[in-house]
Order: sequence, then structure tokens, then C-alpha cells
Amino acid sequence: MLGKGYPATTLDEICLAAGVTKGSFFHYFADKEHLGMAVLDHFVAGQFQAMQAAPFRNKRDPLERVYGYIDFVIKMSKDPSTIQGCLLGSFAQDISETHPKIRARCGQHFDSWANAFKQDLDEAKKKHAPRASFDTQSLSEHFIAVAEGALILVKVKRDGKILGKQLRHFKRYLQSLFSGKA
Amino acid sequence: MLGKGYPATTLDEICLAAGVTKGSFFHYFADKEHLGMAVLDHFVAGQFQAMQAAPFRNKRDPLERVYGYIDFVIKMSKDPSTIQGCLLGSFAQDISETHPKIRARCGQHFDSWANAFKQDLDEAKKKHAPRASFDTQSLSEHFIAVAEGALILVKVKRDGKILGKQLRHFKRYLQSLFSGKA
DNA sequence: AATATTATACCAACTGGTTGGTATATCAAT
DNA sequence: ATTGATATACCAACCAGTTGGTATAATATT
Repeated sequence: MLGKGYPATTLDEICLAAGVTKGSFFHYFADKEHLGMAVLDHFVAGQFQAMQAAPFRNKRDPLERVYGYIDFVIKMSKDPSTIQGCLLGSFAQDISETHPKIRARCGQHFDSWANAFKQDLDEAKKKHAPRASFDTQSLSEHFIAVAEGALILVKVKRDGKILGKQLRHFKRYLQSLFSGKA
Repeated sequence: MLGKGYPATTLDEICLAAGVTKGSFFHYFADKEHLGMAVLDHFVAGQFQAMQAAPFRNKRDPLERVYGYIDFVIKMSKDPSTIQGCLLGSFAQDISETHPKIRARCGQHFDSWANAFKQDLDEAKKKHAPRASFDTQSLSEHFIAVAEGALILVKVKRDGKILGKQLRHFKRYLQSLFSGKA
């Protein structure tokens, strides 16, 4: 689904890869949409756990956690599987219109993703730039936008390095905001 | 195709909307993929022409053209049809794996889009920040990443204002780069 | 302990509808 | 008469989902 997208991934294909028959599939899932939802949740949960387990999470300074997370994603982008993109972005784009439930779930996942980042951002702002005038809400969404947009370019150009380049721009932007020079 | 994506848009649907029969369709297009290509080119050409015709194009100062373009896209984002997203981003994500030809074309369009922006950026840098250390190539791709990523969020949250918010972050980043403070 | 009952896990074969695409006919214009 | 344009009817492949059934294991009953 990451590579081909949800609609192009058939149940026959899925069952073959899983070594399971169609009858068996429908024993566990009501329909394809329910599977899509489960796959989405599984993907997001995996990403979240990987993030939670990363060393940068133990940093005391919230700003170091902010920069640490960006560096963490950059490091992850070295993995060649990155060119397949993000399931959240993929689902958001090709089934938001046809499957409202999945779109809603995508929205929730984006929200909690942004919120996790925003927490560190708020703490960091309070500590290092209390009088700076930037909105941490839209700034945390900015991280998601940059990452998801970069992943589109990665997918098209088949070049995983793009994600790192783009996230470094975002980091530099953050640095300018926190240095109070922007 | 903008709303539902390429795979979910059927030929029957297209022919019905166009008031044309299937036989007629295949008289003009070899197959669905050729139509997709034509639609993509048509979409991009339209965006390009709208950009060329915009008033900001006549500004003398290249940096004003850079900022002018961002403001232009922000203004365009006020149109409610923006929540449908960008066909280039949509195609890039859900048919890059299955239709290599369309993916290649998407890559070309992204390149010329980035290049058009990079030209003004190069001139602006030469004039206003000749000693600044930022890469105009990846910076012009950054614009695309921010815009495409923001459009994903727009589509999911059904809120066109997000694109403006995100592009204003990008503009602020540019301003910090050109003021030499970042 | 042995048997009957029930629920779970799984499967091969099938179905009804859809999809991209074709074959063939008709009409209009040069 | 030939070509371009449009229409109808059709098809094979495919796809999500169903049917009816088997094997296994847990539970209840005697």
C-alpha cells in the first residue's frame, strides 16, 4: 500500500502475500476499508514507538528534543525504504474523498503527530524564546507539511536524500526563530 | 481526478461528464494513461499561465517577484477549489509506482516548477545576499515541498487556510535567509 | 472420562458487478 | 470514395465480497 497506494492494492494480492485465503481474510476483517484502517493505525503506531524509543527523547532541554527529533527523522531517511513514502500522506491523498472514515482517521493521526511535536516546541519556546512571536501550532504542522511534501518529491525522484535536505531547511528556520533574529 | 485520484476516476464517469461515448473517447486517446498524461500537462500548463499572467511578474526587483509569487499562491488558496489539492502531487503519490511514464512526467513538471522559482531566487540572492550560504536549488524545492505537504493537510482537514499559514512560514524563512540573520 | 456442544480458525469455489478496452456500424465532410 | 468522428454493443479480466463447508480446540454435559 505504501508503494502502490490503497486502491491499486488488491485483496487477492494481500492474501497471497500473507499466505492466507480470501475466506480467511474476511473472517478477520469486515471489508477492505477496515483493513486499511488497521494498516494505517499499525503504521502510525510503529512510527510513534520508534520515535519514543529514540535516544533524543531523554534530553532534558526541550529545544534539544525538538532538534533531536528532526535529526532522528533525517537519520531514518537514510533507510532506502523511505522512498516508498509515508502511509499517512498516501492515504490522505488518494482515499480522502472516497473513504471519509479513513480521512477522519488520517486527520486524527496528523493532529496527534503535530501535538506531540508541539509539546516540546511549547516548552522550548517558554524556556528559550518566551517573547518570540511564532505560533507553535502552525509551526508543528509546518514540520508535517515539509516532511510529507518532501516525501512526495522523494517518491517521484526516487532520491531519499531529498527528505534530509528539506528537513535541514526546516531546522534552520527553527534556529532562526529561536535565535530571535527572524 | 483532483478530488478522487486517478485510479478511482473511471472512463465511464469521464465520458458521461464530457457528454461523449466510449468509442469517441478511444478515438482521441490510446488508453487511460494517455488521458492522464494529457490531463496532467493541461493542469500544469494552466497553473503556469496563471502565474505568468499575474501582476507580480512585472516587478523589477527579483526578491519582490519571489515574495510576490508566494503571496500569489496564498491569494489563490482562498479559492475553495484549493481543498481538492494539486494534481501533480496527487498523481505523484498514487500512480508513481504503477505508471512509470506518469511518474517521469511528474518529475519533469516538478523540475521546471522548481527551476522557474530558482531563477528569481538566484537573481535575488545575487542582488541582496550575495554572500549568504543557502542553496537556491534545494530552497526552491523547499517551496514545492511546503506547498504540496500543506495541500495534503488541506485535503484531510478540509481547511484551505492551512496553505496560507504554511506558505507564510516559508516566506518568513526566506526573509530570515535574505536578512542574513539565519 | 467420555461425549456432546459450541465457537474459532480457516478454506476453495463462486458471484455479481465493474473496468479498461474492442469490434463494428453509422454518419458527415471532403 | 475515402477519411475522420461518433455511437452501440460487447468482452475478458478483475475485484470486493459471499457461500457453504471443514478442521480444530475449547467448553459443557453426562
